[in-house]
Amino acid sequence: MLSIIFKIAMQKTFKKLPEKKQTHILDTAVRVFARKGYYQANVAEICKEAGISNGALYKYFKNKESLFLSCFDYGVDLMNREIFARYLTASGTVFEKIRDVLETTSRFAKKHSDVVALYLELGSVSNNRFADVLSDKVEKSARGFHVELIKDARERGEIDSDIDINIAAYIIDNNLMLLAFSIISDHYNQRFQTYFSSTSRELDDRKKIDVIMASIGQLLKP
Amino acid sequence: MLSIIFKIAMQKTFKKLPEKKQTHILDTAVRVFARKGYYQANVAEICKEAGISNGALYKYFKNKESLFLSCFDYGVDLMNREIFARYLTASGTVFEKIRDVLETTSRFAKKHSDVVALYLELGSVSNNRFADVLSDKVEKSARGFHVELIKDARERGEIDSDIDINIAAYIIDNNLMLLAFSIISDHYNQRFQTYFSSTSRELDDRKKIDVIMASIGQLLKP
Amino acid sequence: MLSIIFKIAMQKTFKKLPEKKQTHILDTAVRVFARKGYYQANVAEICKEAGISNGALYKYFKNKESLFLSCFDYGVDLMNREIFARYLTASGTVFEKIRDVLETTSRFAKKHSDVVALYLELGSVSNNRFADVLSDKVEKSARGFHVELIKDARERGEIDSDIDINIAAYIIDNNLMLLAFSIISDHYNQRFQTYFSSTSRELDDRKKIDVIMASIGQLLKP
Amino acid sequence: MLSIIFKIAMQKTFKKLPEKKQTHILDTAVRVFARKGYYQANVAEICKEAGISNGALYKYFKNKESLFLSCFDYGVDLMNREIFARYLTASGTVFEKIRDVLETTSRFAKKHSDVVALYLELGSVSNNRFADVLSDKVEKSARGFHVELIKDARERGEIDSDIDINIAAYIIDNNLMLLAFSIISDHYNQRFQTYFSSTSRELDDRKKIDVIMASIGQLLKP
DNA sequence: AATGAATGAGTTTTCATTCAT
DNA sequence: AATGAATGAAAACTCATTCAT
Repeated sequence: MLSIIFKIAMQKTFKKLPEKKQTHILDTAVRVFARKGYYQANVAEICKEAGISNGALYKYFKNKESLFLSCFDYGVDLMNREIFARYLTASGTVFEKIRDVLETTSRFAKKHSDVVALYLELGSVSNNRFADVLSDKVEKSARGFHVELIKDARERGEIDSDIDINIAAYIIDNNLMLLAFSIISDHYNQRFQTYFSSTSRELDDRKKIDVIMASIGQLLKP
Repeated sequence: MLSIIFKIAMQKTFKKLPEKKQTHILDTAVRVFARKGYYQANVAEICKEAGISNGALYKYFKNKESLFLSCFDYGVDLMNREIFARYLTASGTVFEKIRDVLETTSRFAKKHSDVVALYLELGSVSNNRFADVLSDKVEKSARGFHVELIKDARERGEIDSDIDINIAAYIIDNNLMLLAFSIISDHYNQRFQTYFSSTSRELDDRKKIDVIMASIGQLLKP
Repeated sequence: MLSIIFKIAMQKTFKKLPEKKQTHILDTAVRVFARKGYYQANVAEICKEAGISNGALYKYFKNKESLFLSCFDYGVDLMNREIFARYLTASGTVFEKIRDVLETTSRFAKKHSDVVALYLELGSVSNNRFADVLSDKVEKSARGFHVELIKDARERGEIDSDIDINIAAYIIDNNLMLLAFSIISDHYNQRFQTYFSSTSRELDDRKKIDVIMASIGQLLKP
Repeated sequence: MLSIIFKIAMQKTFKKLPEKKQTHILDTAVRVFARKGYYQANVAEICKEAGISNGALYKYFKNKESLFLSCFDYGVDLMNREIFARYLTASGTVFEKIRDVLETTSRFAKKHSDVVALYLELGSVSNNRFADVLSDKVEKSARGFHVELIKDARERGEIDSDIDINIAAYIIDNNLMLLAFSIISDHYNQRFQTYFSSTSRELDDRKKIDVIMASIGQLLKP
């Protein structure tokens, strides 16, 4: 189901398109925005790659900003569907579930690096203007999932019963986020390497997850 | 002492300027880059705000990129001087020291929001080209300080002796970074609020630090 | 038919324009390039004189260089059509034919002084970068015509049968070229005057051609 | 002895400099002008290469144009000294003398390619403004030498007595000029190759001279 | 509904020349 | 006399958006 922002940002004409064409256009736009950043992304390039005319795009979206908002919204829906859905299906202890979600995140960040890049882009000060509309939606959704997980685990006695649920949720989310960032951004990857690749060998995603699990374990273990 | 990048990125003519003028130009540039992001920042605007001619800027720096590198480097030096210097002077237990550094970070992020914004900017995918030159420098320096702190605390038995030093250092740095981000970026602030402001009241910096200390305490306590 | 370079240098959008508009734009550009030389010619000025926007020009041609290449190519096609076509239609002895071509060249250089100026421009060392693409095309075409003429004349016994065909062709071309240059370039005109205007009276084109014919006659006569 | 233009174009301050410094500055400027053409040549670059300050140059010469005029004049004096001086010393038949001058020209064009490039530059339409002052001087001087040679040869019966002296002189000069051009300009070299290098092998300077001598022989032989 | 050509303000960078020291 | 920093007007090129067809 499409969210409110999404509905506002795009024009009726867009919603009338065959869903396949809608998805194709959004995928393309997400890709270009991710690769170049909001300001460097070129509307004409998006149109060309999407196989539509410049004029058409401006029938579908009010302007570049609307298109970006729609892309973002589209990406967040995807993230929710692909990552947090694991919380509902994953089985085992809380640690096994977290590892599962981390692995899913890692796969997602590889497959949909563009979506993650968009999310990363949102944090920059020059995009403060977007935060008001977008951040809340993303974070509330994620928080809900984490909190549920922790509560459940605490009831089952898998984790320290003194732990503050919000803190635990926040820490898990931080790790999820920084893992995803480290997969798509050279800077966040470098940062990871600086702390953990003692030799010159590159830390692969598996190792990153091990490190994260160790730190979460340290935190939550009873 | 100015770092290597700094020396390379700026021209001799710049280094010959009175230090006050140098600082003024860099401050201005940092501010504009922070406000607009690298690509959106306008060289002419920087010149105007700094009170120098366009031509002059290009005598001081090879091009926009060099100016940016210099700004970044300038900012990192400032951060190191103002934040990490606290590690050397702060006294008390490891927890008191960390709180001190967090408070310093908070003050720094308010006073030099532009510098932090620049650092945040560095993480975005569209700035991957800068990561190679810049990330290493920043992170290695920070890591050094954290590691020293942890080692010292472990020797004194203030923290769990089983703890992995790198993990501890990484977690402290994450918290420092996200605290600073939450002060300058609407998105990262929102994210903090989502997790911790149960009511509609805004979480102030003091509360943010309390939360962070709680999570670090949980992690390190013996 | 448009030549290869021409096709490469201009964009599809240009070729779709009404032929009249194409010609108008190229004529204008040729004129400005001729007047100012490649580097001194101003893209904005060309646009203004041609009555199109700056943006439009960059839709038609990749950049200034492409525009120049197209202009050059356009000029060469014109030269071939207007000058060398005479070889095919002109009748009489070889000398009559050559005089005819010289006269045509003279008229062409007056009417299309810009095209000749472009050709002259090509020789300068600062335009060496263009020589590789352009020179071959122009010269091969001209040489073909000259050689055909000489061969034909030799068969008919109009000229010395010992004469080297390439030398004869080269000399004819030199004279054609220097005649054209002398019409558009103050320097090459002055040069002509220095050698032939005994009095202070200016040598007119007719006299220049007489002089050239005398020297060619001396060379080819059996 | 310095010519009139030279004296006008340069300031008194320049003439007071040690001759070695004067020569050094002019050599440098000639080199840069030759490499880049008048408009692309960069005054600051000339100063840097010459080891003088920007300010100094503007004490020595009124402006860029004055500097160029002085360079040109300096170059022509060099050409006269090095090339036409051979007419006075060379011995043998007229053909031997001409070959000697061609060889000298070839060597000169290699050693002082910059001077020749300047001369070539003078012909372009965009430099018409210079022709008035400069062309006359160069051509008159050269013509004098050629005419003397022909007259002498005619008296000795080495060449056809019917030949027009001016035509002969002009043709010799054309060949000299085009040989020099073909050595420094890709376009004029290509032109030579088109006519004479039947195979893909490049025509070397020796061969070029042979070709020229053949054509001159054809023309002058009794 | 869809197209895609056209716009023109805005961007980075260069450079001849001046002038305070 | 000499320096070299400073100027600021160009210049090439880009791009979000519009609009006639």
